[in-house]
Amino acid sequence: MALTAVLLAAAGDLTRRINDGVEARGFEVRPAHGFAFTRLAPDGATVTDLATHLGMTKQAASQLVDELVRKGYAERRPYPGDARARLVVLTELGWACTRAAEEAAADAVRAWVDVLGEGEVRVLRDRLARIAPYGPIRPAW
Amino acid sequence: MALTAVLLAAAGDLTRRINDGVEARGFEVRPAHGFAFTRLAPDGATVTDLATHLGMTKQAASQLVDELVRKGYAERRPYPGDARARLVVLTELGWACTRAAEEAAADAVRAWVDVLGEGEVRVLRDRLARIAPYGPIRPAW
DNA sequence: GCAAGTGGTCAAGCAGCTTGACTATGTGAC
DNA sequence: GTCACATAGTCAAGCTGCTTGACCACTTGC
Repeated sequence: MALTAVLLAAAGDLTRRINDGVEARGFEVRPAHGFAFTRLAPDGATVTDLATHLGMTKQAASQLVDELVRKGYAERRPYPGDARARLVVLTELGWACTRAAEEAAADAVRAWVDVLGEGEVRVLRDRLARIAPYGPIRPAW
Repeated sequence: MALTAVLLAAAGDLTRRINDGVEARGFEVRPAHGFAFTRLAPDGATVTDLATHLGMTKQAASQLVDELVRKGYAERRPYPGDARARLVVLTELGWACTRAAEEAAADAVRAWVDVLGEGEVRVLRDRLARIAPYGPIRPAW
């Protein structure tokens, strides 16, 4: 199996595992939401920030925020110092979902550690970090 | 940056590079088509095979085949021994597109070799192969 | 203080997928 | 044989998540 094939297979499997794990913990989200959460998590973000991060139009990002708000994961707040903008921040439920995603991701990594051992996994992480782009993480196909 | 994040970033980047490379060589395809091509490449496949491989309904797979046929990448042939089924095979243009994708993938791997060195890349491939699932490669989010 | 730029939303359209219904062909029990 | 059932594929309608285009509110720079 070629390098590119195993990389895509591993990434696809990881995405599925995380998504399944989050759903199993009782949250209704799509994988694309996960990428949004990683941007919202620290201190919130504007819709335009989110759109750039996800590589989509700001209209699409706005719709995605609508959905997150409707499901109770995020809320819109006024942006201090700019009355045009709004700061989208995670709610407590949103944070809970983020933690669930981190747990699911940790489960997946644990499965790899069982196969490769901790040292190998650390080496894997290091190698991947050196070939991965610096930019935003976004859905790619 | 976490292991999961760099893996997803690397996979996303790879997908984009391959797709860009294929388009730069004059083919009009979407990443999802690439996964179809990998299934059609050896000896062709039925629509149902393709649907299973891509993790979608056979109706969707049939529509995808329609598009590939319309663009000249594939064609439907009778399936020997079963008049219900049809064998979808790549045309010469489809094979050319497959070769273009392989070239683009090779370019991406070459970039990694420049950073990590050939030995490290081989090790990376080996580690990933041990954690990647055996099943079909398919779009995952 | 006005023109241009930016943040955000509304509206309409489209692409790619879904579910449901259907035809044609193959399979197996009797 | 034949008749019920399973399977390959398509047609049709609908939904979802994205797009483009238009617009308003606010900010910025001259």
